[in-house]
Amino acid sequence: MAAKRSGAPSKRSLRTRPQPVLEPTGEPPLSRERIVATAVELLDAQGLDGLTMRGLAERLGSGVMSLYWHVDNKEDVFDLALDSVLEYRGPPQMAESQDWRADIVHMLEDWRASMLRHSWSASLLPRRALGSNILSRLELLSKTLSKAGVADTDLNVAIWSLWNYVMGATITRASFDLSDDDMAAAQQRLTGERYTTIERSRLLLDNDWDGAFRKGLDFLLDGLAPR
Amino acid sequence: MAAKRSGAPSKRSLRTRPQPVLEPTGEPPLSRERIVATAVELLDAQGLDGLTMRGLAERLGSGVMSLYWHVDNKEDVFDLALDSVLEYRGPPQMAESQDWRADIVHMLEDWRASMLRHSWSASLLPRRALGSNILSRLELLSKTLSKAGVADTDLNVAIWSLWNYVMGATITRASFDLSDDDMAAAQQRLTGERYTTIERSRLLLDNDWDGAFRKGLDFLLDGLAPR
DNA sequence: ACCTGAACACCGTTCAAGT
DNA sequence: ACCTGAACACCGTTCAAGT
Repeated sequence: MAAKRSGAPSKRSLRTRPQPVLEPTGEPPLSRERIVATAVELLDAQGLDGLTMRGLAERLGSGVMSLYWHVDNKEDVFDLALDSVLEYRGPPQMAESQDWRADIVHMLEDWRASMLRHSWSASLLPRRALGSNILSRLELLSKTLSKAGVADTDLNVAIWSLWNYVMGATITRASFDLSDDDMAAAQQRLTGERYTTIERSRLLLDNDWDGAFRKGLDFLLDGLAPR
Repeated sequence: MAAKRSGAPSKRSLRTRPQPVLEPTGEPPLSRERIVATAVELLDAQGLDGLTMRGLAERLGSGVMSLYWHVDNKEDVFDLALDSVLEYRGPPQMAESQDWRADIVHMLEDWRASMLRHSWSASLLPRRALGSNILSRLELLSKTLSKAGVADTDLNVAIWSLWNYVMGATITRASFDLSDDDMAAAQQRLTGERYTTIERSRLLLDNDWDGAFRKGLDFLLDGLAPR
């Protein structure tokens, strides 16, 4: 699945070389790491559309085209920023755990929380190649589901179901979150006879996102691996 | 939830007026409807990034700025194109149905199919205001879940869980679908010792998307409304 | 090995004007 | 009521060049 980025090596040599003398007063030299870190800052502050190569260069105190020596193009910046945000340290004492279900819930809530910390990341993830950090998360999820008793033949379906649920929930939350006022306005517009049921249940005003995520996840896990 | 677009009336008068004489040989006059229909064509052909106001105008045989009399801005075009693609006619004989679960599956599969017919639409939906067609779908879903025995207190959680699942599945499918070759390449890269489990289960090569969607949906429905 | 500015081919939208 | 072109303030990236 996915993988828009080929494995082709970048122009940059992969070997390290003797550091040139640092000027202690000026900006540190450009590097892939600095570019990625700054891109994440910019994305956090301005959103997906707010990241421009020109803006990024300005923030780094360099010329625009200098970036292109460290990075293939803007898509490359997106890929690197995305993967950098998806690192996972794992649950406290994974190895000895016996409560597989709690482990799974922990993993998925951490995954969701990581993406919500960077609201642009969720909607980017399905569009890009799967980086190593997200693959590690899927690998761990897979191992844990297996231990939890999900049959091998159901494993891929289980993983993709959880993926779908987490991604849908997180993309939605990160997108809708932008304006509570608008949610109220939308709920307002439901008044009348066309949307009686969802008006009565106050569907668009229900803003316990964390609780709803957890409850829906429990329902799904009940279906996947009945206790 | 959502609603970036205010209810403010557009510049365009809402009343109809006597038709000017049509030139049978030339293009029909510009109209909101023509603009939206052409935008959908363009989006289908070129994707989200492929829609430009200039390209749209050219395809309509008009000047770029002529569009702005019928439409507020580019975001408006997205909103209108999105809603136009989400119409729902309803299941064959909804009124007399007794099989609520089958009705729900039908509704959600139709929703997904509508979005997959226009691969740009799924990723756009969570980012935009909820239009009348998607609200109608949610209203019908809500009514049906109620009849299926979902408690009122669980109703919103059930709706959002299904929303999350459908949106996650459809966005993912529409995005990953772009290249089967790349999926194979990604699976290839799993070789080694880091991703043993998902490599063995061939997670990234499992391309029975329709079947996986249906199976996962069944699991979720089992959790939501046990038979 | 690393960085740069000029230039190209694009964008969405404002504005003042035409019919 | 409807349409228009010129202009503005942007984009990402190629290229040929600098150190």
